[in-house]
Amino acid sequence: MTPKKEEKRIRTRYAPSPTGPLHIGGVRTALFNYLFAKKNNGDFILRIEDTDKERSTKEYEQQLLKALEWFNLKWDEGPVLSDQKEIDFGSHYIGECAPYRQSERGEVYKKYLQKLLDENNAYYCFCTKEEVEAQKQYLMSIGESPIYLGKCRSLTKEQAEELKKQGKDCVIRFRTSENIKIKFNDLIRGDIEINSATMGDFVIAKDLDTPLYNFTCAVDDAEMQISHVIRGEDHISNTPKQILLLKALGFDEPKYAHLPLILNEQRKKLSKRDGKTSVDEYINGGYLPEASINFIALLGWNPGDNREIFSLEELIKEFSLEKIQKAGAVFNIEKLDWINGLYLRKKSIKELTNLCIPFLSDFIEKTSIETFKIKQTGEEISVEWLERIIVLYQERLKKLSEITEMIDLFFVNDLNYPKELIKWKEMDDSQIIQSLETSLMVLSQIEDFSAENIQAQLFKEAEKMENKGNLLWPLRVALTGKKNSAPPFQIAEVLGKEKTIQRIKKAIKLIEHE
RNA sequence: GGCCCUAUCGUCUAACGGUUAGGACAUCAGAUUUUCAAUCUGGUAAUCAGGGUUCGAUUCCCUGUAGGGUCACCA
Repeated sequence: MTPKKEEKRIRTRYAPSPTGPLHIGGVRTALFNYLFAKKNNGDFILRIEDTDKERSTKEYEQQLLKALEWFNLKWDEGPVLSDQKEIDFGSHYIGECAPYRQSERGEVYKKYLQKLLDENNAYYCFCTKEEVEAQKQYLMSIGESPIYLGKCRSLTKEQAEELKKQGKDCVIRFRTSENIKIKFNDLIRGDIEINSATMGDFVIAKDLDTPLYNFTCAVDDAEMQISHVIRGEDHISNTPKQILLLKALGFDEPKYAHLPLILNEQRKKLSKRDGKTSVDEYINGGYLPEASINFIALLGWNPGDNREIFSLEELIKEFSLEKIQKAGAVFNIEKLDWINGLYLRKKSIKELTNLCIPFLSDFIEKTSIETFKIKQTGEEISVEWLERIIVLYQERLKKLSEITEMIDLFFVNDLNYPKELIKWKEMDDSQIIQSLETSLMVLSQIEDFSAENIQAQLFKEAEKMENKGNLLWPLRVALTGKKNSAPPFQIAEVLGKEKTIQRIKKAIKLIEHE
């Protein structure tokens, strides 16, 4: 029996730093890592890169994990999200490479940092920030790569110890070999080659207890046995540094895939401060997670044919790195609105109603599992009644948040609308009053107050007129106070006979008193 | 400025040397409708420029141009 050589297990990671609200670019990076891992029966790891203690917060971390959860991107390893949807900030993790917060991995980094120092691959540098900055400015001014020139690289260990004893500030730099070519094969872009001369000796830690990004990232990718590093294009320039670090530490390098950036309207990299694209906007704005995921997947990836609508499962099935775009993609919300509307229309009315309820909190409050109270009128209403309203607006909805102003008319005592709105085309006041009186007469006589019957009865009258709108438009406005709405018959049915008549009378008064 | 990456309709993209350069969103027009939406039909709209290679370039190569990224004791 010859042991089959096992393919290396696919392991991807999303490694955000909790220093701001999660934005769309981060979600896409997470999504592609997730899809690639799942497609290959691999593991998707979530690692929190919170080495910057000043800028990282627990709040952002919590927000981040909750957002991933909302998008249904489940990680196989990483911090635990308990049933209460609260993050466990103790030392509870799933996975064998715990801890998954860099702030808790100090010992690991210290060990490797010491190794680099011992083997002379890293050294203490006592240059001041100002010195280094001035040097860079000078190099740039003469058209060269702004790098650290290596003033302290030949300091002996004894000299370094002596300076440290004197209390001089220092950092730890990696000793980059001069003038070597660092090559790597990017799964999306092909071969990329960078000369070490353009990098210089970069800082890897402030001190043994305070390692910095490139170092921690390289160490963790190795320690956590990440097979594929899939991240934004803005990390291309970090890649050769991390490769050098990995080599010096004796690790194999993972495969790299650098995603094109998601751009804002100005064609610039989406920034964490760009509030319009933060994930909160999605949740609060009434976008569905599955619609958002569908949309985000299409930003820089396509299935190779004309299909555009995909569930997460379908995306896993179809996903491949080869179909990823090389150029950046402008984030354009109109298409998301379209996709979201599509998903909204596919929802069952029960689901849709549940999704809408949070957006109606100004008007109604829950009184039991199945009932609500209208705040303004004090009336008790049932979920079924809400469903009857919402179904009228299902195909008009692009985002859940729009429901609020579409159906407020059902929850208020008085409608506020300008008199002019009632006027249909060339009608004058007396014609409007006549129109409304006709509606009033017809509706008062109706016993069976169903939309079908209301429509049938009203149409009998409407057809006598030169234009149905002469009857129906003033009625619509009287009932809704809006120029756009569901058909007035349906509105009347849900409103009920009494309120319907009341509203028509009010409209007549409005015209008369002007 | 150095280094790196990129370049097809307004936007997201398809066409792995040969197509009337396809689709979707948006937009415009029409149908339907009392309005809006939804739906259906149709239209406008793109290969950054210049050189090569080739019988033939959106596609390969070079140069230019434009855009982006990065050059932190941030990640």
